[in-house]
Amino acid sequence: MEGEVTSSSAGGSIPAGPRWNPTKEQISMLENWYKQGIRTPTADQIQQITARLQAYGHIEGKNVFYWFQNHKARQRQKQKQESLAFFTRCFHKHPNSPPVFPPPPPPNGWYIYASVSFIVLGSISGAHIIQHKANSGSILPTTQRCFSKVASRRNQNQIHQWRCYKVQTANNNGRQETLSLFPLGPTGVLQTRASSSSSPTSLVSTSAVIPTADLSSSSSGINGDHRQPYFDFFSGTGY
Amino acid sequence: MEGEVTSSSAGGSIPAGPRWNPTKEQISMLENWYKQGIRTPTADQIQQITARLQAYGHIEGKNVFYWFQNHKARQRQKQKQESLAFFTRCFHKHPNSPPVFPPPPPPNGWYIYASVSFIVLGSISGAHIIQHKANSGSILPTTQRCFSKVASRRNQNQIHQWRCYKVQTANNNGRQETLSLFPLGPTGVLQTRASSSSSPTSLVSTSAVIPTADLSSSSSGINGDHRQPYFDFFSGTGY
DNA sequence: TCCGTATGAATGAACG
DNA sequence: CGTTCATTCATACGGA
Repeated sequence: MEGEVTSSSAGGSIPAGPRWNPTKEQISMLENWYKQGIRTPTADQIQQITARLQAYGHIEGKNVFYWFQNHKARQRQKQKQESLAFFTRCFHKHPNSPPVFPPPPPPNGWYIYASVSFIVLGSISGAHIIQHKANSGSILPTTQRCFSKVASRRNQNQIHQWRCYKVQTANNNGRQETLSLFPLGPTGVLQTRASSSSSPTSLVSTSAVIPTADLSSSSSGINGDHRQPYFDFFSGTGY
Repeated sequence: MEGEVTSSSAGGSIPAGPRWNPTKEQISMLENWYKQGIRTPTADQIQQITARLQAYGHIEGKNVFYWFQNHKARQRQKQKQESLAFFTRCFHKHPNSPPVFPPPPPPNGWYIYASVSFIVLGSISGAHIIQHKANSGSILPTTQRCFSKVASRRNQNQIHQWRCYKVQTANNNGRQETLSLFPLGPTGVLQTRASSSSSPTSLVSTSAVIPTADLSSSSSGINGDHRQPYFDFFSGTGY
């Protein structure tokens, strides 16, 4: 009853076009709207948009719906990858390339390199915090990272969030203190609905946030010229 | 402490079965039940259903639960889109195709083109009413339709409903009286539970209804060629 | 012609 | 219950 979509079989009259194939103009306009901040258009918006796009070729509401759905999701996932790659790079000893972070001027204490990720155009997602123990003059790739996925209690395996742990290195006993979750607030860019993102326990402001722009840009030119600043949450200084 | 749940740390992985992948038979049977009128099965029903479906493959109660939830929701949403599209189309100036409604032979007054939509397979949804100002001309089915979008207060921009206003025509001054909301009743097809849809004040019969069939068909085939100018219901302008 | 990637479509699973 | 997210399936497309 429902899956008429593929009705290939007998007909032959192509009841339902195989699949929408957006024209250049349509994509262009869609991206435009997306840039304007539209993420999950309401039924009306979908109609409006659909109507406008029909001027450039056949298109239905569902196409618009799916487009935004997919675009947002993929944007998000791309972002995730980028930031992940970013961090990976940060804490990876690249044989040939210099560390992303400047050779930390570390005395002896904890340094926290924090960077926000997933600031997906106005909606929060989360932040990552990575920690490193400074040892002597340089960062140890012997990372003391501390990521830990945390499944929300509600249902079996719900959404995960990253929890950061403080990890002792050198002279410690392996004890770890939990650092609070570190979520972000919306960037406010055309953000209509304040991102729901459950209010976390202790919320660290986004003050020290490294804007998405930097992250994303870093993705392409990461290695070259970009120097990502870091921010020390404790001392309140960065560089 | 808590993150352990999903990650079975030690041994194998298989944190949580990937996700239920319904077999053809299961889907078929579920759709069948759905067609029988089942929408939100009770705990018992879910068990019964689950039990039966287990004969065709692994399945849990929650799967059944989710299935109905999703199916119903998507059915409804699809319907919404279609009808919305329908109306949008109605008031679109089709370059090549005649308007759905007879060429508004507008005199000067308000014309109301009313049509019910969402008769979704036995469940109500609402009615649409569209409004047009007549300028000069002849008539239309004496009807004076008038549309007015009504966004439910619940959430910012949730579902909208159309409110119908009684509109004077010919010898009127353009005055309008509000007509009560115009919801529909279930078509009665295997309808188990009278559609919840808030009990409206005065219920107008579906007499003038345009069958769902028409609506859906319109989505793909209504206009041979596609090219539809956009119409802004609010500003009253299109392009 | 085969393959990898981009992306349209669908849908299970949840969230608020 | 409506909305949103994460995955997955399927197909269009471009390069080799």
